[in-house]
Amino acid sequence: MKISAKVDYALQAVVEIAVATKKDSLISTEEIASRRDIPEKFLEGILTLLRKSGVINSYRGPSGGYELAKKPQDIAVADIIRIIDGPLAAVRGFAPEEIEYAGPVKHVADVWIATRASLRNVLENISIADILSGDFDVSVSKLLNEKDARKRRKA
Amino acid sequence: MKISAKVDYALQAVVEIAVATKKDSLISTEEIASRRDIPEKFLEGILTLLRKSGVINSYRGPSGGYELAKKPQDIAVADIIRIIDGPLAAVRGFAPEEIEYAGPVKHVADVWIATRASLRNVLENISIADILSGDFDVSVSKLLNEKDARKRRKA
DNA sequence: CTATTTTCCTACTATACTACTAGGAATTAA
DNA sequence: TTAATTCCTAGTAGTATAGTAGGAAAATAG
Repeated sequence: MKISAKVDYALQAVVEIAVATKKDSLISTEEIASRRDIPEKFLEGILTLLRKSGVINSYRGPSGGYELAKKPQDIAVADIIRIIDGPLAAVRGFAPEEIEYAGPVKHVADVWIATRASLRNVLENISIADILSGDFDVSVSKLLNEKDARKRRKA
Repeated sequence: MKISAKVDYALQAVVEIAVATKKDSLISTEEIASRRDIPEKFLEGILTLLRKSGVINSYRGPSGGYELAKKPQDIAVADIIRIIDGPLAAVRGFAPEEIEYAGPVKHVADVWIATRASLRNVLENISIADILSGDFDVSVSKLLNEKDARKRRKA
């Protein structure tokens, strides 16, 4: 269950682009890369994916750069993850319901279904606007306020 | 956010072992492998990890095999994932709170914290006993009964 | 005591993925 | 025309995933 560097970078990049767009300006790859300490050429590839999926628009030439193609409240974290990394939760590369669990292990399917549902509830419910404001949906705030939410679990 | 073959196999194996233990008998690697269609030698490595972590006991020789070392209700899915794959949610290999998100991206940290909290809520709350009975905690049942929980999301 | 069945242990392999890097072509603005 | 930008193709090193192979150690049944 790892969150890749690519997804983390993508999310940070989209937030930086959102900030620029709010000021009616464009932001370049180099600017994002240096602000967020992301390898520039690596970031380039990420921005290409976001553009091809219609999350951002791009303009070339001097004073070119990127802007958001949608309203910040209409871009969910889940969207970005799916664009960059594919499905939110895949078991051995398959969707949970595609695997056959026969006999006593039948309900193992439910474990992965519930896992996916839970990820959806969080990630579909956080938008770029929420990240900008820090003002999250109640369901998300509840998670953040849980005891030890910000602590690593003992092995 | 992929669930590895290893974790999926491990969970299935533990369930099969739980079934055997309930009948006061041992089950061999070969038996599990053939029942659940898991490569035998690959499964061997998985069972070694589970044994070293104290989830199962092993006995050698003819009529040897594995049994659960704990009660099924005391083994959570989260435990198995941590044994096999490491932390439930790691961002670029780090725990969410270890990464510095400065300036406007500050709240990106909260996204990953909430993601981890949400995974914990599901995976700490499903035990092997629950998988055997199919009778899950209310919080988990709620997730399973959500609309489209068993359907893939459109890209 | 021997044959057999099992776990246990070390090592190896092929493939894919992750996280990058390099070089230059196309576009646009000053 | 120059410089700044995105766009496009093609790499590469390292790590992780999903296995395989071969045999040693232990236990049981005969």
